[in-house]
Amino acid sequence: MIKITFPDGSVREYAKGTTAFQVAESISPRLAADSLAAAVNGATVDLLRPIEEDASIKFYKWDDAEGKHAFWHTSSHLLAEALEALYPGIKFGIGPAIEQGFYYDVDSPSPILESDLPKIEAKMVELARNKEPLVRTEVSKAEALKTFTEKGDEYKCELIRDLEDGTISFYTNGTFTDLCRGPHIPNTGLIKAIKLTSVAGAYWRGDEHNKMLTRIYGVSFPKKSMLDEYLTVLEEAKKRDHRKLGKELELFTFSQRVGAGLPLWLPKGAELRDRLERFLRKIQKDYGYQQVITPPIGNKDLYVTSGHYAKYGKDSFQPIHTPFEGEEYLLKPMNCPHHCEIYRSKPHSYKDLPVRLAEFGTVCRYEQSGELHGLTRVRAFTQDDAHMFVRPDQLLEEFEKVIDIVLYIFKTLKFDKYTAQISLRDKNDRSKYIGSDENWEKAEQAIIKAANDKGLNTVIEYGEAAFYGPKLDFMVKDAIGRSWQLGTIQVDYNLPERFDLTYKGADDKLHRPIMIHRAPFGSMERFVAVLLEHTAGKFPLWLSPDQAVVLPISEKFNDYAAEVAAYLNKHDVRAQIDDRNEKIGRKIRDNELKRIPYLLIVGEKEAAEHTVSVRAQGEGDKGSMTLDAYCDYMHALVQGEIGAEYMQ
RNA sequence: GCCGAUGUAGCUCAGUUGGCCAGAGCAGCUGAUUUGUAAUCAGCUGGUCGGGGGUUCGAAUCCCUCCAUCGGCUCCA
Repeated sequence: MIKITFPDGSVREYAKGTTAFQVAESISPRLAADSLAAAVNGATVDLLRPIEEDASIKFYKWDDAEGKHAFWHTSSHLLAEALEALYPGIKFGIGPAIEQGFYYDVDSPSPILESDLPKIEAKMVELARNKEPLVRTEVSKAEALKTFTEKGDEYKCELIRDLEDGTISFYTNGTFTDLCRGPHIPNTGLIKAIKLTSVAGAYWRGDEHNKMLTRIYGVSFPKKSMLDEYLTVLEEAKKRDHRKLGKELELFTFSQRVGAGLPLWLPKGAELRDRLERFLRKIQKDYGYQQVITPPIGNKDLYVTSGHYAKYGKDSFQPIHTPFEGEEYLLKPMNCPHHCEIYRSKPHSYKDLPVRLAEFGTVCRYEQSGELHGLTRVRAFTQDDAHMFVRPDQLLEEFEKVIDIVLYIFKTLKFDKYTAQISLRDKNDRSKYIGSDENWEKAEQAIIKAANDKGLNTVIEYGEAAFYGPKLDFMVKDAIGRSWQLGTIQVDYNLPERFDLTYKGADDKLHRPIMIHRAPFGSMERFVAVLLEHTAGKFPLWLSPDQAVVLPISEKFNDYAAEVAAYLNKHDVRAQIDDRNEKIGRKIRDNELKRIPYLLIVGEKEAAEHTVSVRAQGEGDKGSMTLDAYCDYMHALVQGEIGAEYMQ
């Protein structure tokens, strides 16, 4: 007999070799039905794995990440089984569970198109009905290789060669056997709803020099209603797509003639962006930043000096040659080298530091054509950039001040859920990085301490640092739960060295400042995109390009409407008039769809009483107000949203 | 850049296997209507069917090529 300990501390005895599933059944049929995998002594295993000795046990259900993972992983085996049945001779790469579903990479003798997905889905459903168990067999490396060599599956053979003998297992569902370490759900019958979402190319092992395989993505659920819910969320995400909203709200556009990835900001978009810039500029002024302006191009030597050319030269727009002087210029791919030269333009004393140089600097990077995406990935964009030149003893404090700015911005724009990622060096490969070990160590410790001091919820990623220094990136969750990377703060020991930046210390000797790069928004383009998707186009009042539209009931009241609009604009409420010859219902509908925060309806009554009838976006009629009362109301709202200190 | 898909009016989309002058709704313009909280009615304008080349008596439709967009991969200073 063996003793099994449950999460509540209770202990029961079972025969040796009892499976986790049988243990669950002994507790309740319900538990057995809901469980997808189990943790035995902390290791996630199949429910069908026999337990051979005393152990603690915990059951994973759908709501546990481990449960979902086993479910989707099993779904990818089901997908593979269906594919093998439909496409004889197909070869398999890998088929893991991912954050939202699963995929399988395959090398198919005949192409698999998006239009084939329903057929594959139907086959999966058919196979799932057989309730095939996932049967585990442990095999030797030689056996494993033999099996897949006979099958002609070179990708699996390659994977097996990298595995250690004695750790290899197969899983079989129906006619399909896969190299797999598990864990899986007990049988495919638990998979009740399947949706194959897309087919795409993917390099074998993620290396662009390898063959490109076909990747089939899907999601699956234990209940049909969950799939419906998932599809509803997808619909919602589609509605919020910043590319669609940007077009509908006339914020920005692209032109094939101007070029791919080169956004054109329309008047309303420019207004919005300008407001964001003014907001940040004001905060930065409070924190002692100085605005600078640098040109859109720079001599290639500048970037050779900075080291960027060696590393990113081929990802820049290629050098512009001047035929007479024989010089080469680059479209500015980053602002830092320019700011270094500004720092160098005069000698500095330790008393001057920190020097904080800020610029909304437009940079150009030649992103691969396939990478371009709306406003989130473009070839010309404006960084809300700043560089701080600090003494070593100021590094920590300065870093923490930047975190304060970022958090203030998140709070103001209602990004309530965020985490921070600390990116450090790859411990095993230090050749990728510039700078001394000692300096890196100091910078990494400073970032970790600053993040802790500010109580950030952080994860540490090794190998994700920039080549010149470690960094702290902020990830926010938007209103429908998707994660976006926004602000970034980076320590740099490299550029001060390369540009030979110095300051005179109290000891009358020259010292090297440390540089901090930071961009709380990341870039204006990306930030506006994220803000659009976060708010679904319903911007906070202070950012909204139009805060109110005056709607006359009929043309008779156009004059009064114009008077109202003029009054509001004079009192800092941004108002337009909709004096089209349309019925009031029509005007309301059109302006609601444009996400105008307030609609002010004026007719005979309002003109006589000198009032407006206020209708709030998405809320409906709020009754009538005098013009002064409405202005006061708007000012109070706006002040509450951004804090009175940052009102213009 | 790579794999796959797509590109028809300002926008959203129809246009069977190649065959009269390429269609609709919305937007725009003109007129009627003078409107009270999410679409008033009528008429009109608007397209080198992404660009270029080819096949054909004939191409939005078939082929080649370039461009752009979409879903991924790789990349992201």
